[in-house]
Amino acid sequence: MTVRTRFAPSPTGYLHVGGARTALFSYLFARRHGGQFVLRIEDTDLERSTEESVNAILEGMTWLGLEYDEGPFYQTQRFDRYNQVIDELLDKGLAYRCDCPKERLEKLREDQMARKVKPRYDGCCRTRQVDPDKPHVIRFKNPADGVVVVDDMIRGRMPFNNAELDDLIIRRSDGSPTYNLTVVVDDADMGITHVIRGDDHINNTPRQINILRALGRDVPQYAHVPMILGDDGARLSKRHGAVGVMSYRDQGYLPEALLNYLVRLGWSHGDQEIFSLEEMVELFDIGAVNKAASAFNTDKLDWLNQHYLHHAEPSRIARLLSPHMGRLGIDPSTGPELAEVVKAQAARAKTLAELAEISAFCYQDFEAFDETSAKKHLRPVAREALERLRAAFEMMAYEDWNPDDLKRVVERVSEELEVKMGKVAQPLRVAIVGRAASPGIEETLMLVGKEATLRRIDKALAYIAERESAA
RNA sequence: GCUCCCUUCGUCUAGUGGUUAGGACGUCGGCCUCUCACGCCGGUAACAGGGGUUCGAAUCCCCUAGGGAGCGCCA
Repeated sequence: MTVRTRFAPSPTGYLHVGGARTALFSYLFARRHGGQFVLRIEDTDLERSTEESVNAILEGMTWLGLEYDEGPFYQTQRFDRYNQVIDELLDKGLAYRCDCPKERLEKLREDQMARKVKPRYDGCCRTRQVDPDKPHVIRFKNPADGVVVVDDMIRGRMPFNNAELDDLIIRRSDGSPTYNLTVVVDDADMGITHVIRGDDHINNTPRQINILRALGRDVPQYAHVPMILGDDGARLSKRHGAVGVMSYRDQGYLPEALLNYLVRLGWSHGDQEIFSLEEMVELFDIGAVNKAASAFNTDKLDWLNQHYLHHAEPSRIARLLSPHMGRLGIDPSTGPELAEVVKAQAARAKTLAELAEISAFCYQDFEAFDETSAKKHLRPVAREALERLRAAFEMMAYEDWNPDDLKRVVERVSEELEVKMGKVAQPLRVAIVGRAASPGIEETLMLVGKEATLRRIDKALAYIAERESAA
């Protein structure tokens, strides 16, 4: 039997990290076992489902690179099938019509709460003959006694007493099918062998198994993965900032970093932290997934993102960096090759956005010197060094503007002045970058270029002169 | 309220009866060094609590506490 898994989001918002991880686990499980991964859009809630959400989910899946073999299937296109199944259940006496008014249900619920018992439908209409032409819903006739066992790949055996379960509605009064019916029909029809989903569905599972049995269909294997919490340990929500997968892209995270972060949330393989998608496919084991919820930790995501930024192909990072440069009003074609900038800077940034910020100096003059850096390095004692550097740089031909020669110039000046490299390189760095942090001084000079270097040294010299006269 | 699920450093986790309870992020200290990063080395820090079972429990059982989910004509 070929393994078939599915990811079945409801399009009522963007693809959030919790959903993305569930999708990843489903994807990995299918790939691991040489099976197929299906995408199904559960859009039966006509009120809340939107096309934008569908697109956002599709976009998120594509960005993450979670390719599905079939779908997207839309439940709204399968209403005939659901109705066929419901009618079948009705004919076989496994479901029944119910016209209990809302008021009665509410009162029932209140009474039960008052009596401290679990609120549930009392099966009032099971034995009544409800007029099919009057408004009504269809309820599934859940077995009254016995035990349903959910054998979960992550949690093990979870027995539920049927007595705890009530007769749930499978068709609304407007004729539309409900969730618990549609998942079951779809999973069965689509040949889903392993249902991997959030653990908020645990309580639905026994009911779904009962429907499956009533239908005479195979019960899939289940795996309920724990939730993802926010940094503060509370349930992930809008107030935790970015929860939508696409907002991570916008902030400059790499999909492989997010995927790597997500796979380690709840799952591990010994002490290994870095996993390529290929390795995940090879090593993933759904049975090894943790049972407890885990908190989303942006610091660790940042670390992974920096790692991937650092080790990825510079040309690819350059391509991804380009729009972030654009946001800063920079056209990368007006300066050094972006890939060269990436090579020099990638280890220094946690995100593409940060990479763009710290690289802006390669393309445009900065507004002002960073105050602390200037105070520390652009002092009168540095004037001599900057003047010598300027003179030396000015004399260099454009063809000689290379790392080795540039480094030699800086070294020579420090030797002439009999001071340490730092006394020369730091003022120079602040002069041409605007602040005290940048790649190696010769690399930095390469990126800035001769013209801007001279221009900015002049600016630094003017700054020092101003300080001197003010003193 | 009822049913179900969960509980190892701040965070992600390893651990399946015998370990100095390991790794990673963060944090702190150091090395490297022209700066910042990267990298490397080292420190800090955990078995929720209480009972059992056992020669021996993070590991097995029970209780308590805490957290979460579900109890919809939402999915």
